[in-house]
Amino acid sequence: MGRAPCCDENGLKKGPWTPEEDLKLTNYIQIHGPGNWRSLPKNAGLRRCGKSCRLRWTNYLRPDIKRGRFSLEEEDVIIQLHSILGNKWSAIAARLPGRTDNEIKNYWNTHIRKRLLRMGIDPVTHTPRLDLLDMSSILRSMLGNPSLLNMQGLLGAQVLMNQGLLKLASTASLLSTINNDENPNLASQNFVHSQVATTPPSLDSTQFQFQMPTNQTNNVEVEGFLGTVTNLSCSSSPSGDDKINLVLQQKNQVDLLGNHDVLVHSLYNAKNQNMGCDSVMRTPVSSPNRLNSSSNYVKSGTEEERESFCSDLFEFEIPESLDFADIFCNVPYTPIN
DNA sequence: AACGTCCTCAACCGCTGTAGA
DNA sequence: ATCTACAGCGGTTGAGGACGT
Repeated sequence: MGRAPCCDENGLKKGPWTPEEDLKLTNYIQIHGPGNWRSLPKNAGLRRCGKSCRLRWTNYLRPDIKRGRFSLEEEDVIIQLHSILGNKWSAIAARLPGRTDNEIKNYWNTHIRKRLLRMGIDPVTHTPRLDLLDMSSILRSMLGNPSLLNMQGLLGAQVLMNQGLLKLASTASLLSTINNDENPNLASQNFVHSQVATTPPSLDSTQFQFQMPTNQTNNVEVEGFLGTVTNLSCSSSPSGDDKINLVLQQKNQVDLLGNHDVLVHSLYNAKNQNMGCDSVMRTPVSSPNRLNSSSNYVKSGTEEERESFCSDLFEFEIPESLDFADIFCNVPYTPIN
């Protein structure tokens, strides 16, 4: 006998709940408590299926539900937990008192996901999008100072490394380029070192796993990045709960999105210091509210400001004279040993 | 004011996991 | 071991409000 759909009975109402229905449901649950959803609507005098009643209660009528906009704090937690748990909305909701999985899911899909996309961050992997970032950084590195980046090594590494590391490497190379183009004394290179090196190994070990033979681990030749590669590849892999706890504990120190934001911050500072990356960034500098001075995060007063800044960041121009075929087709592949 | 488009979010749908018979 | 009922989960939908023309 197959399972009968819970809502196919005649006369059962669907759609938005009326205040009267809410009242009936609330009154019934206050007296009898939640549960036994199958029989609840009949006993409560509701022409709804049990599933609809349960959803209405858990997502809307429950007294401990917190309504209203998500705070920045909550938003941070959602992003960090999502980077670990993925679309496990109920698990995320369990760590956000007063918020329902449905609410978090909606907020993710309508706000956070879009913002991450505009920032050039893949909302699934929580890493910079290769299609937006890597090309700009690689090209910039090559155009600005071809000797800076060992392209042959990088292309060789691309075969061996997963995308996440390559993205970080390209980001590092971009910063190195900015740094070396006009002001080699500034500390962006070290900054990248410290930021990557201090990334908690707990965040998501899968993002940093190499697919390379063990004897090649130390030979990713991206200037300013070499030293930290080994650290990441050797990181331990805590259990899921340990990861969550670690991330929450370290929330105010360094987090995954924070790293992206810090990178953005660094790029923004570099821009303000006339470090010669105009073709990479056309970020307007007039807004006094671009960065919160007390935070590493690019979290200015309004969502719009945050989004516009981050979307501007990845605008770049490709010189017409650049011949992609020449660059990418004539580089012989040599495995790194 | 009227219309069209976009955005938000409550609610639904379909599936999975699990307990109990 | 199998079947059934039920709760819960994640994905999707669509009504209605906001906004732009």
